[in-house]
Amino acid sequence: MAQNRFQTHHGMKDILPGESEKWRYVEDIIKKTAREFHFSEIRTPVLEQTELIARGVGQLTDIVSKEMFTFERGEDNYVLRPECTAPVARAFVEHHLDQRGGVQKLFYIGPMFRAERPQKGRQRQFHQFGAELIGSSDPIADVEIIRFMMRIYEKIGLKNITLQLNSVGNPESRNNYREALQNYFRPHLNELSEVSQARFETNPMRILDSKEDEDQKWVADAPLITDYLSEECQSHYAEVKRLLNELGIPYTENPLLVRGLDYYTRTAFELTSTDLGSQDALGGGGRYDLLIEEVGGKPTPAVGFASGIERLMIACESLDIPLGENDFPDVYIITRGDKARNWAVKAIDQIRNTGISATMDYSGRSIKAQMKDANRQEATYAVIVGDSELETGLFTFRNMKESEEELLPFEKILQKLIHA
RNA sequence: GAGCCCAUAGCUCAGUUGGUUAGAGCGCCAGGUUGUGGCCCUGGAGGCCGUGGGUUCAAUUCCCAUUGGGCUCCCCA
Repeated sequence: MAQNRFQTHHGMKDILPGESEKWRYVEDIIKKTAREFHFSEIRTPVLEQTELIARGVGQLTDIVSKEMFTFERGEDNYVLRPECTAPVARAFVEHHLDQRGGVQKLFYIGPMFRAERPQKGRQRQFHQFGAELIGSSDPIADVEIIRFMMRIYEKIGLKNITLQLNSVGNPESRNNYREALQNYFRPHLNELSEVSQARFETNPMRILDSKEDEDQKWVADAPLITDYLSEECQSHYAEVKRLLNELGIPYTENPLLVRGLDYYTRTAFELTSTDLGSQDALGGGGRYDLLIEEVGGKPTPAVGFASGIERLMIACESLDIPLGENDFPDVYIITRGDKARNWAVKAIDQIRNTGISATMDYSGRSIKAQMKDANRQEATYAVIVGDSELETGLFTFRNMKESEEELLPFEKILQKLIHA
């Protein structure tokens, strides 16, 4: 197209009418479900201090090491948030939410930013909803988070989803495991992929979720975290599974599930779908008992999840699951002449004040053109106003679907609309 | 960071042994119906054929580069 046209940045999309209705529908379900689970909304800024994300998410993660949008201004470092758990943890500490007593149950919806190569199911600005339950180490909290997440997908009507579950243990369990992994991989070190070799020292657990073929044969027989969990971690994990069983929430244990963020402890889970293509994760989460302390708070256990809205929509689309309905006006007011337009400008408010949606022509076009417009917008009713209507006080009230119309006083029309 | 594919009207796409005014369907606007939509008919607007360069008498068509888009690997939402 023309060369100097402005356009969105790479990997960022406009959500236009036709699409935006779906977003509203999905967001309504999320907010409604949050009320049912009694989670309160938290809205944090899109910009955070770079150091918060680096510390919270972890220096060695892909997100921090290569995917952050950052910039400086004066003395300050800014980053477009790549995820929302660290920001929520920051807000929790900054505003002393622990002083409000009990646990904090928070949910959020909003844009996140990662500087990756866009592809199907991956954009540079994407949208997540998620929840954090801060202040409890009880397995019930883990399960509460999982079922909150699952309940939303259930309401949307999404099938073909799998909940994968694992426990990555506490630091003690993980240190033991880390050692065992290094001992296991050390003899094969130069047979591993380049990435895995790099991770051998820094984070050997990440070797486990490598998809490189040369790694797979060694990963297959690697020691499992499950065998290195401390007693407390084991019983915590067992209780999470017991509760899920009791609630009839199906899951698949995956001892190789590690997740790419550093803050997870104990419970880790991921929700995948076969209807997504190569980016198959709908959402994921887990327990992060050390994060609050890491960002400057008192030691506080917490658990949460995050889900991608775009991916949810892609999965729904490939399953032909409708996401809400189009937004049609109830009434379209058609006018002829300046007096009629003047009348309509006032009358339309009376209609709207009853909660009925109403629109009209804004460019003084012919009745025919206005009818076409009403039809195109799929208005349920049309009210036609001209000089004769203004004189008699009887207005043409047309049912667009039935193609029937009658002459009625405006009050009567209002009544009909309200009871339609 | 690496690989593959694509680029003509608002949308979906035709369009070569390179040839003069670049097409269709849908959509949009208007008329047929001077106060009435959906069907039908007629007309109209809308493209420097992504950009730059090269080959040629001649390039939307061939070559190169570049930009943008899509998909894939890695990893994640």
